[in-house]
Amino acid sequence: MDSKKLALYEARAKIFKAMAHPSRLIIVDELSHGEKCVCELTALIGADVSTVSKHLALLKNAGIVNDRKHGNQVFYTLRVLCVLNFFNCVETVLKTTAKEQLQLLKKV
Amino acid sequence: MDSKKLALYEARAKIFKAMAHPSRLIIVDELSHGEKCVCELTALIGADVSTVSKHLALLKNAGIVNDRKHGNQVFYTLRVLCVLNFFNCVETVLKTTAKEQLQLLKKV
DNA sequence: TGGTTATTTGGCTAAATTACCAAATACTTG
DNA sequence: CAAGTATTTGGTAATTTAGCCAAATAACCA
Repeated sequence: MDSKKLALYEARAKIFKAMAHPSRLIIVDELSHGEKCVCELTALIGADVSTVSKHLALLKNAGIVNDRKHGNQVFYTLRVLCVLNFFNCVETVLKTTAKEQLQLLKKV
Repeated sequence: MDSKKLALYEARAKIFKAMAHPSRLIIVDELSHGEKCVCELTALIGADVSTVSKHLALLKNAGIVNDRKHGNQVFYTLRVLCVLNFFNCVETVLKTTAKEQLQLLKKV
């Protein structure tokens, strides 16, 4: 594994890392319905504004969202829509596990 | 955000977390070519066997890989193939960022 | 300008993650 | 059974992440 390839995997991992938190997944999900300001997302998540702001900064740094300042407020949008496809597969993983556990229980 | 919904987002986040490490992405990528034993994956990654074993345990716990013991060795396979689709979108994010930076440089 | 609202940043603490080594386990083979 | 190989598990130290509060910025409005 040369360092060039490793760097590529690190860049990829950074994007997964950005998605790897419940609050940030809630944000991505919410932004799929359109642009939202920090205040709306904060209300939805129910954490401190500063915490939500840091989650947003992280998503932005990973290239997943864009921000736009309008007067007092900052509005965030999804920058790359395909991240929404992630959810389908994640659901598949969860369902596969659930089915497997059901099978195990049937054998009891 | 009720606790039921939050639990779902946490379950999803767990899967992203499992993918959020370069070594684990290398593993997933390698397993797309078929079953591999711990020793092969360890050689590929170049970390301590115990470290790789823990990465594999984490992937298994997230429901992304399966393991199968054969004699002395343990072979791992992808359990849910759609995780490979993740890579396409991750590439899109990286390319979008690269293009944007190119645009910024052109303006200089 | 002075006060108010929205957002970000800095600082700190607690919790989670990662890596390695050493030891335990499991299986094979002589 | 003893020795050897493959893998997992336990323990520990270093690093990263997450959350909150307080303070700094930025933009609005009276």
